[in-house]
Amino acid sequence: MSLVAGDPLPGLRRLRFAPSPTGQLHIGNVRTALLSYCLTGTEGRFLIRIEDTDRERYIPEAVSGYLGTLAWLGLHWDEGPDIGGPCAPYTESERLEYYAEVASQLLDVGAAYRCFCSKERLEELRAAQKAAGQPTRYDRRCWRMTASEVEKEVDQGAEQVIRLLMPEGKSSWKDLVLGPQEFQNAEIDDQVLIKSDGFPTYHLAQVVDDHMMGITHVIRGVEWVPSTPKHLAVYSALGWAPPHFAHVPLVLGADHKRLAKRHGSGAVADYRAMGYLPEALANLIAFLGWSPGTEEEIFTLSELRTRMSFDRLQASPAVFDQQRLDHLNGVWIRRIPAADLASRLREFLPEADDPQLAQIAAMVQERIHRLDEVPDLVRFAFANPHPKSEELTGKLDPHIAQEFLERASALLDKGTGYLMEGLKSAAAATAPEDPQGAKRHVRECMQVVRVAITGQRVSPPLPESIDLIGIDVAKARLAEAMAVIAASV
RNA sequence: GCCCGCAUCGUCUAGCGGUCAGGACACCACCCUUUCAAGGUGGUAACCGGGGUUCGACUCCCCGUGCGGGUACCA
Repeated sequence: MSLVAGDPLPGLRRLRFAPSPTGQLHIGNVRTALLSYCLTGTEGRFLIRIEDTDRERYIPEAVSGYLGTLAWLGLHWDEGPDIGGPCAPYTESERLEYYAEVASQLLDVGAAYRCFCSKERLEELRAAQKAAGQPTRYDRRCWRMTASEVEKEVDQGAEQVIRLLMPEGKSSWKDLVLGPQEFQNAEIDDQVLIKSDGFPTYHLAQVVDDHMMGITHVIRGVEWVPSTPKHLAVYSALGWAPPHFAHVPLVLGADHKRLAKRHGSGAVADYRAMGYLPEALANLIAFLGWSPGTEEEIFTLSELRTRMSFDRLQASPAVFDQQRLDHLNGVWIRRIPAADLASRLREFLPEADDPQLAQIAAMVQERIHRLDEVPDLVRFAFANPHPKSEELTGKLDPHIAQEFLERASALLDKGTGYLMEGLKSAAAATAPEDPQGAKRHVRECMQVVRVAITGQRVSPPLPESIDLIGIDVAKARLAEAMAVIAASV
């Protein structure tokens, strides 16, 4: 086995997204993934790695869900657990031997030590330190054990972990987002690298894998800033060159708290179900902490990939605004071809056939913000609405409504082409003198027909709606409406 | 408690010593209009506070405040 850095394409950027399969991909995760994907650029390689080293929180089904979400967003990867690649395997639980090997190297050079302390002792230690107002850190008791004492413990099969011996001095790096960072190593705990179950912690696995996979830039959330010195210590002890680090700020909810489940649906899969387009979501997420520096605001993923750069990444946290997402989604719905919209509508309208989908797409494209608005908007096409008399007439005199419906039915004999003009002049003929009243009267008349046809006061335009259900059905609905009104007079 | 970071309209942001502090979402008004949208025009709305540095600070420095992150055999 070799621990040489995998760098199959020297000089090119290699970025990774390395989620932990513990649930569902949330906006925050996906933001990191999107930034990594975009900052990989068109020349580099983007890879996915599964960090499944926490066996207690591990959810096996999560992996395929993650990959599905990433693919839906269009974040295509060049190497990953499903497609393999030169640095396979891309799942950490399958790379245990590497971590064990590195851990023993660290032990050999004295950069790490075995620790046999029980969890109870560690808890007591922490509690005491906290009570004394001290930072909570491991007291290195096991580090002071002699070789023979350690040997004895090992021989007895005592439960052990391997801890990093945090070196003296300072750790510093030039963060691509936050700028120069410096920490006093004395303030940093001796991190556990190998847990008692033999699995590595993130801190070891991540360093080993990023090195072996030739990762050039690590993009992660700011919650990792305080542990970066630990990672730097491991790189240094092994004589490995660390990658560039870019710590991006958290995504916040409307209450300015870290975006989480309590904000409703933070899971990306839920946004898909609500009828948001991946284009819109990616567009919005990209602007959380980044902007092109111009007044452009609509970008495709591939445009983002060519335009995005580290130096325009912002260090301040951003609030995820669903109203803005609604707007952007409307923009994107209007931007894609109607045929494309039709096929995306399919999962929201399983009862519609392809020709219907095409008609529906054309008539809703300009008026929706989310795909899930469509079923309500076109419900009339799949079920007879049977509106009640008062819903039909509204504020209109029933006799006038009646007459108007009759007129509409007659006009339909000639198709829907001249329907609106005919209706308008018919309505105008019975309108009162004053201009305001006339306007209202015409509107009310039109509404009678709309309700008769669709059962709704808000619907897509009438001619298209009628074309969707067919003239015969429309005429039947008009006849029914007239009968309903007649019965109630 | 200790360590670290952040701070421009309600929100996303532009700004990188001299601007009427720009754009977008949302909101309001008007126009267009068969409803709802879309579109058009206009409007309300911001540099957290205090000290410096400077001829001049939203921009640079310090302090305060607020918000956030970390402080695990979780990532």
